[in-house]
Amino acid sequence: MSTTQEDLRAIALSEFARAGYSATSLQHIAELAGLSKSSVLYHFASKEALLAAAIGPAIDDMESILTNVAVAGLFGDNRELFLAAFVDFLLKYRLEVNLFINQGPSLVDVPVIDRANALILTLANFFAVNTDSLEEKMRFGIALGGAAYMLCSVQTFDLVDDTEDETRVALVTILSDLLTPMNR
Amino acid sequence: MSTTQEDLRAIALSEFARAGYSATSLQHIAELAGLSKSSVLYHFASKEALLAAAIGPAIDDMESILTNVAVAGLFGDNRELFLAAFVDFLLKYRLEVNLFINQGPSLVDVPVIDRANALILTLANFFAVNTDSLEEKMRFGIALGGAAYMLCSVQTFDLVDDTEDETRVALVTILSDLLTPMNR
DNA sequence: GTCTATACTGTGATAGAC
DNA sequence: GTCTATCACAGTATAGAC
Repeated sequence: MSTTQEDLRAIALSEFARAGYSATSLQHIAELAGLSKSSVLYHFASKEALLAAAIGPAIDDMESILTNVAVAGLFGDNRELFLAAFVDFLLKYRLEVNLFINQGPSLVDVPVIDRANALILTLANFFAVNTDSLEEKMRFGIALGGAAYMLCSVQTFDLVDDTEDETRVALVTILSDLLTPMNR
Repeated sequence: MSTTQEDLRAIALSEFARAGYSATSLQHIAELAGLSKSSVLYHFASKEALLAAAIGPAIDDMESILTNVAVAGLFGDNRELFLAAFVDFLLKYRLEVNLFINQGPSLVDVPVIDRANALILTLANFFAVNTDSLEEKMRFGIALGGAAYMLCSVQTFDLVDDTEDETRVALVTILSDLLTPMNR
């Protein structure tokens, strides 16, 4: 069964990611849900609360992934485990990641987005701390940012449907390649 | 000398990229320029016209880069030339690229954005045509998308200031690495 | 070329009936 | 839990004075 709350959350997530948070009106969300604006605001106190509900679960999961990294580190087998978890995360939360990477910077003052930004900073530091080389840092940025961007945001290469397993494997391979020079 | 038009274009570009097109009001742009809303609309007939003026030059340049690719191809030295031009493009039009990659999909109905989307599709096809391998395609996507994303959109790794030359060299190296397997 | 004043629409949000 | 009615406000855009 799907509750009205869950429906609204899904609709809002989809529209926020597709058209943008500020370009999506409560009116439009209400229409898609077959409700009135007021009914939407009964379930979620504000538009911001709807945004928080939309991306909250993804942020929670990312937080637990990074907690693992903080405990286990990023070397050897642990890096492979992290990459697998990271790729799974991207595939599971495509809309949320899309919303965040595209609109995160412009939604700085929203609390739930700030949490996410802090997590990204944490992740960046895990990698940056291991090298002083500009090229290495850029390699990490391109790898993780590029993977997230291509997988969650770009429809140009429509690689993803039907071949999710293949996508997953290929992505882990590429990221592993890109990040391996760290140990040279 | 800087004309009022140029000022407005620069302010609009910066705000559209930072806060988002739909989140940026003409009122705000007018305030930053020290003008009234109406004066802004005297120089640019509409908000959309301002957007078109903001990213138009970048689109023109990208178009000429891709025309070169169409003529010269992407193999051997030509690929190096393309990568150098691409990286220079990203560095020159950081705000425009930021605006486009983050908000392009949500501004589909705006004519000037459609032109840009068509160009990206062209670029994707240049690479996609050379391989059937999913992994290869993803490699290209991550390389070009990741480079654009990291360089123009991410402030997390603040690699860019003061070291633009180093950034340029490192970026070409990484992209060359990532795209080389095409010839294996 | 810039302004004030205005028109019109749409926004997020609240109050209160059912 | 959903609705209608309403609010206060911000949005783009136009008209016309200077």
